[in-house]
Amino acid sequence: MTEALAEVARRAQVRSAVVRWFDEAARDLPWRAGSGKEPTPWAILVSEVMLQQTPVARVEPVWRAWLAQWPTPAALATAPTADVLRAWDRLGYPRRALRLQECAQAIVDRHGGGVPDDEEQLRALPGVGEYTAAAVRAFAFGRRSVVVDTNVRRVLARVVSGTALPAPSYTAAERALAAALVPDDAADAARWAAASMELGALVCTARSPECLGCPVADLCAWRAAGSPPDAHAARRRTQAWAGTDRQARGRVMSVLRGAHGPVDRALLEEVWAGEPQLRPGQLDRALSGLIEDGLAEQDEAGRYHLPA
DNA sequence: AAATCGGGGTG
DNA sequence: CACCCAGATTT
Repeated sequence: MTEALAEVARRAQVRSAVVRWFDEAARDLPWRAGSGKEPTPWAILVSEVMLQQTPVARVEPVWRAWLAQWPTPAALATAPTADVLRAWDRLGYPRRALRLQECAQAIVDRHGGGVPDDEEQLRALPGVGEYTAAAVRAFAFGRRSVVVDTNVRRVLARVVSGTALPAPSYTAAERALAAALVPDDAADAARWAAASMELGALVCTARSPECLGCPVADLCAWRAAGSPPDAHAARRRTQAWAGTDRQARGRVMSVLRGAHGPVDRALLEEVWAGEPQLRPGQLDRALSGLIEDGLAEQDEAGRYHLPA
């Protein structure tokens, strides 16, 4: 029993130390409350979708231009999809742009144009999963929620569990641990969410954590264990990029974005000829896949273009 | 649980 | 050149 109580006290210390650090060290990100102009819930939702697997630095300029052009769900809902995909530019995973527009349409249809604060309703929106729903509730509405992104997973893995990195896939045990750490008070919970993410992004980083500047270094189970290496290192292997179908799709999309009208297949074949790592067969797979996904269309003349 | 889906900055 | 980034969706 006393051991369990000691752990409870230790976790409370972790939370307060991280939040105090955050008060000093937080980045001034434009989608955060208190950074000048107050972001709307929609602006925050847009930032969360853009930040799915895409670093802050690359999102920021696109987010600004995006909200200047489409400040509300209603505005995005009626925009030409080709414009939406061009504005998405090279953030990657362009299906997210498609879903974000569908999300805007759903918000207009189901919620009168306002972002809902209910978890079920948020998760029912296209492109909104467990993380994004929790983040929007916390950051846009100040609601208590369990916000677990890649940063939080890593911070908890180190500080609490004592491992270098979390397991490759998100486990129920991790979710339970994260939930147990969330403060009872809603405002405290939202602050903890932002602070724990920020610690992972700035200090407790994947590559070379700066433990010297860490507010919880003396409470960290991983440090206490001597900072052992990642146990799953052998199983992690990033997908190759050069010559993959993924690169092929991306290349086609970049051509369609750059062309302000339908594109002849001959033009795409020229591009292919100029990039030896792309095999001829990949062009057809990329085109049919993109059409399948609603990211491209073909006109009567057989030319390709972004969806209207 | 595993596969798929971009793209670029960085050590 | 491998690794990582405020994940979601489908199989």
